[in-house]
Order: sequence, then C-alpha cells, then structure tokens
Amino acid sequence: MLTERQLTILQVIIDDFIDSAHPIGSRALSKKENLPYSAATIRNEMADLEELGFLEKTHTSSGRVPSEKGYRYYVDHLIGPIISPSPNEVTIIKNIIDDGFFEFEQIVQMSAEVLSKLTSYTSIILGPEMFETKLKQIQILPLSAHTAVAILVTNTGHVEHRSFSIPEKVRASDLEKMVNIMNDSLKGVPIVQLQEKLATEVAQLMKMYIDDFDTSFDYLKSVFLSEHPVKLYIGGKSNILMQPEFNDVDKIRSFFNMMEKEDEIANLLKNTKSGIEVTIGNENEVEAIKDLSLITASYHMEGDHMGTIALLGPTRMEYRKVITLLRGLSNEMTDALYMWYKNDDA
Amino acid sequence: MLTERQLTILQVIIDDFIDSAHPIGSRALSKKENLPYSAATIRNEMADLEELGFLEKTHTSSGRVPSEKGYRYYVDHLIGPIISPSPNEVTIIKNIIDDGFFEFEQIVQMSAEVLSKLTSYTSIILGPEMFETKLKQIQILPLSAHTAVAILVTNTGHVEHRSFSIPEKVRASDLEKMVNIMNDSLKGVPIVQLQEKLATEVAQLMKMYIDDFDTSFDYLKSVFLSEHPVKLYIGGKSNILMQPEFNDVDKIRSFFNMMEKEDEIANLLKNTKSGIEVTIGNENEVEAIKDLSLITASYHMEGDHMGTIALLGPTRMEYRKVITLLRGLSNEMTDALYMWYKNDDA
DNA sequence: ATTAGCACTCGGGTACATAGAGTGCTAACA
DNA sequence: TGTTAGCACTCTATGTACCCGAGTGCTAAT
Repeated sequence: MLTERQLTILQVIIDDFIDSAHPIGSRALSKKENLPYSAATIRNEMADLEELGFLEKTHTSSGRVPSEKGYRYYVDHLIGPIISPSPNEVTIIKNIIDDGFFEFEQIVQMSAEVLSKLTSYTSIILGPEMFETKLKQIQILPLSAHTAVAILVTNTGHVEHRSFSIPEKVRASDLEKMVNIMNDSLKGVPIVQLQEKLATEVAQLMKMYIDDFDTSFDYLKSVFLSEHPVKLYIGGKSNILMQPEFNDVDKIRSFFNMMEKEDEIANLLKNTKSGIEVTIGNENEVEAIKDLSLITASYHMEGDHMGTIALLGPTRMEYRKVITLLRGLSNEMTDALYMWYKNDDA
Repeated sequence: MLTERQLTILQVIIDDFIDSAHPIGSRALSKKENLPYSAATIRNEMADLEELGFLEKTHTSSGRVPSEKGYRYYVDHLIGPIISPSPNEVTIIKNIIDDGFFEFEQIVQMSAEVLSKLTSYTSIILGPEMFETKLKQIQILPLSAHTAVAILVTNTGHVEHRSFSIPEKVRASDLEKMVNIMNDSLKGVPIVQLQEKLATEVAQLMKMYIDDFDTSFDYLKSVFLSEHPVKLYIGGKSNILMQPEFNDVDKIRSFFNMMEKEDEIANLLKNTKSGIEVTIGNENEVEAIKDLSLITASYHMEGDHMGTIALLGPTRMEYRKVITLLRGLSNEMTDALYMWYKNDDA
C-alpha cells in the first residue's frame, strides 16, 4: 500500500510530466510547496515508487517518468475531481450541436474537429450506428434516358443516394413499380432488416407484378444493398504533430500508416462498453497504438449504444481534461439525439 | 544556346536525380553508355550548365542538382515523348470510372486516392463545379412533428440534403405549398441562378399563396441556400511522407499545416487554364508550396471547365509519369461526363 | 525519519581527426 | 581545339574523445 506522501509524489510527477514531457528530478520536486521535503527524501520515495512499478527512468541517472502502471493508477485513483468542462468549452460544444439544423453526420464531423483542436490530440468518432434507424422513403428519380438516381431516407434524416445507369434489359417502368412496392411494404422497417425483408416478402410481392423479374431484381439489389459501412470521422490527424513525442519521422510515418487502416480503428471503437474507458499503451490490443493512449466515450439513444467518441494521444495525455471533455460531448450528443428523435413517427 | 551534348547531360542528370534524390557526380555520369566522355569533360560541361543556371551544387564539392530553371527547361523541352499511361494504370483508371454506378463525387474521391497511390505524391481534385448543373427536384420530407429533411437533386445526380427542425411559427402545410411552387417554377434552372430566381420570381408567386410569408420564406432560404462550396478532395496526404525530402519534422509540420488551408488550395486550383500546367517551386504564388511542384489538369464538359485534378510533390517530381497520368485521367473524366450527361433532359 | 554530502552515471554538446566523394584547374595529348 | 589524366582542394559524414550538467544512489550525520 502506498503512503500518503508517495501518492502525492506520484501525482505531482505525473501531472508535471504530462505538462512538460521532460523527466522529473528530485530537486525540482522538492521545491514544490506541497512537498516540503528535501531532494534526498524524495529520491528515496521515488526509488520505492520505481520498485513498485509506477515510475521508470529513461537511463540510469535520469529523472523519473511515469510507467504505464503509473498512468493506470493515476487515472484510477489520482486524477482528482472530474471538473465540468470550462464554460468556454461548453459553449463551443453547444454551438456545434444547437445549430437549428441537425445533420447528424455534420455534427459528428465538426465535433471531431473541435475535439481535436481543443486537445491537440487526434479524435475519432464512430457512428452513429443505424440499428434503430428505420426506412422513411425510397425514391428513384430518372435523370436521363438511361440514368437515374436512387435516394433512400431514414427516420433520422439520414440520406443515402446512388446514381446508376439503367441497363437496356431493365425497363424503367418496372423499376418504378418495384419502388412503389418497396415503399408500401418497407416503410418503417429498420435498416438492418432491409436486406432480409427485401429478399423474402417483398420479392414475393414483386414477382406478381414484374415481367422480367430476375434481371430487374438483381439490379435493384445491387443499387440499394450496397454496404452501409459504419462511418468513421477522424479529426486532427496532423494536430498530433504538435506533441513532442512525435519528434521523429519514423514515428510520424507509422502513426499515419495506422490511421489509414480505418476498418481496424473502427473495430477498436466498436467493442467499447458504455461509459468512459481509458486504455493506456500496451493495454491496447492493436499493435500499432501500443505506445499511445485511447480514451473512448459512447453516446446513446434511449439506452441503445449509437456510437463512440474517442481521443488518441500519447500515453502522456491530459487524462483529466480529455475525460471531462468527452463526457461533456457524449452527454450533449445523447441529449441531442433524444431531443430530435423522441417524437419519432416513422 | 545549349549544345546537343549539354542537353543530353542535363537530361540524364535530371532523370537520375528524380530517381535517386542524390546529387549527381561526374564520375557516375561518365559511366553511362550514352555519355562516352571522361569525367573531366563532363565536369566542364556541368560547370557551364551551372553557370547558365540549369544546375546547382548543394555545397562546393558536391555533385550537381537540378535548379528550378533546370526543371523548367526539362519539362518544356527534354521530357521526351509523353507516352500513354501503362496498361496497368489504364485499367486502374478505367475501373474507377466504368463502375456502372456513377456517383461523380465518389469517383472523384477514388481518383484522388488512386492517383496518390500510383505516384506517392499528394493529389488534389477540385470540383466538379456546378455551372451547368440544373435543378431536378426539390423535396421536403417530414420526419417527425417538427423536424424534416430537405432534399435537392440535380440533373447530374448530385444530391444535397439537410435536416432541420421546423419552428413553431412556420406551418408545415405552408412549407409544402412552397416546395410545390419551387418545383414547378425552378425545375431545370441552373443551380447558380437558383438563389436569384428564388428571391425574385418565385418569391412573388409564393406571396400569393402563403399566409405568413416572410417568416416562412426566410426560413426556407436558410435551408436551401446554404453555400454550395466547391468541393476539394485530397488524397494521400501522408503518402508524401515516403519522399526523402520530407525527412525533417519541421517540413512535415509545415506541409500538413498548409494542407489544412483548404480554401487557399482551392483558389490555387481554380485559376488554372485548360490543359496541363506545371508550376515548379517558386513559380508557385502561394508561399507555402514554394519548394514543391504542382501539376494541374482540368476536365471539361462540352467545353466548359468543370474542375481540376492536381498532384503536389517535391520539385524532384516524376514529371513525365505524372503528366501522363493526369492527362489520362482528365480525358477519362471528360469522356465519362460526356457519356453520362449528353442525353440530359433536365 | 530526514537530510547533507559525495561519488558515480549518462546524455548532449563541442572539438578534432579522418575517409570519401566530388570539384576545378592545369598540363598533356590527339 | 576539344578531350582527358592528374592532382590539390573542399566539404560532408562519421567516429572518437572530452567535458558539463543534471540527476541518482548510498552513506553518514542529525
């Protein structure tokens, strides 16, 4: 068990290191007011803390640096009261969301950028996932003799569209009929069930009305059932260049390499529980971010997990600030979702 | 005037330097088959070429490096026959475009990525601009009691949408009426004239039918007339980290800083004439890319400039390859545009 | 339990020597 | 007159030696 004094020293070291990125020496610590001990005393304590695994040295005679275990302890016990975001930050967040307009994707994108700007880390936002999203309307609009655009609208105001050219074989009138049938029978169906319903019930129905059913149907499927990938927004990839730990070209390269594997990152965020989660360095399962820390927060709609907001930065991260901010934003987003979609009449 | 031999030497030096990024010495050159001269002879020629401003030294006793003037001359006179893109590249380009589906924006985005991957430079695509784009349909779809989504489709299959909440004052039925009026009177109107027509003719018409005209109209305007910024797609920002000239963290920082000023970049590309243009280093007017080269190509629709494709890389760029590729792609895009929209019946 | 003192360690900066690549110039050559 | 061999010179890159300062660990005194 750590003594009170050890706790204080650990906390001060981590706070200082987070701030300065330089190893902390005993002399500097002994000058702090809340540590009225001599450098030698503090050295002894630091040696103990190192033995316990909370601190590390970069070389034999350097100052101390927090270990991952140290950060973990700090995050779990020493982080102090999570203050609410500063008024300034609150206004910034609120401004993004209370715009009168609400394109959720747009909000998510702006949030990613703002988060990154406020922290100088890289922000990643996943979602929203569309489990509860229902179909509102399907439309096919001819553009010219043999091209058209298909538009699909959900109850959340999400719009997907796809332009395509109509093969000779497929008759425009058939397409129209099919769309009508789809609208009649699929309105209000959750997006995730769309494919299934379309293949079974709706297909039955259509066969009765459409001449060259097979060709047209295959075609239709390819238009409407393209993957709906969960979207990933990344903000401030280059913001992280301001961190002193990215002082080396190779690190920068490997960081950017990693950021290009969007699906891997998406997976990382998908498996988060609700609430705020902090994974530090090697706690991360993905090789590429084993020397970074990831903080995730999820946002909800009526209890259902909708998506995840995350910040990725060096293990020397401003945990307190980031946790505060993420909590603020995820609450804001959860509230906003509720506000907008509670009167859902899809 | 340069002698035949000087030309050859200049060409070989630039070719080599583009390939290796290392200063070229006389000994290495004298070993080439097409330069059957001794190192001393070549040294003399190089000294002359330097005096003329085509070559530079990095320090007194280093090999030679092309100057910007050298690159300029190379691009204008020595670049050799612009071969057509390799069959491999052709297939790649064609695959992006002949997808059966054509979301122009999607194609543009993919093109940006592919271009960057093929060259290891950063690609920038501007456009397409919507001068000739005409309105196809406007639709407002209620989502819940007081929210709705507005969808605007153009004859090119471009879809803009915006969700918004309806203020108490504005009656849904009024909105609907207004949309009907707009559809009737604005169909086929070029997007760029939309705002003007709406404010004059259409507003007149509406006044006759709508009760609380002013509020509703103001509101409508804010929904539909949000800026239509010309879109900018950037591919392979981090690809450029593979270039040896980006071996220094500061350079990387300033490069990424520059890439964030999207409007500045957009301006850069807007002012290009048709055809292929190469600007080398200080020929660029924008400070931030004065040690890079930019190659632009524009694509058209029935003679009208629609947008610009560009590649940004070190002055030591594979000019021949890039010019080839850009020409290929811009032709492909021009063709594709023509194919899709020639039967335009908006 | 705390602290002062001291020997020790290591990184980073500076100075210096050396090797190698390349040049410029001169003189010899065809 | 154009070409080439030879040589002195220059500059970079690399390696080595050295010192300074910050910091530690340990011992002994308080």
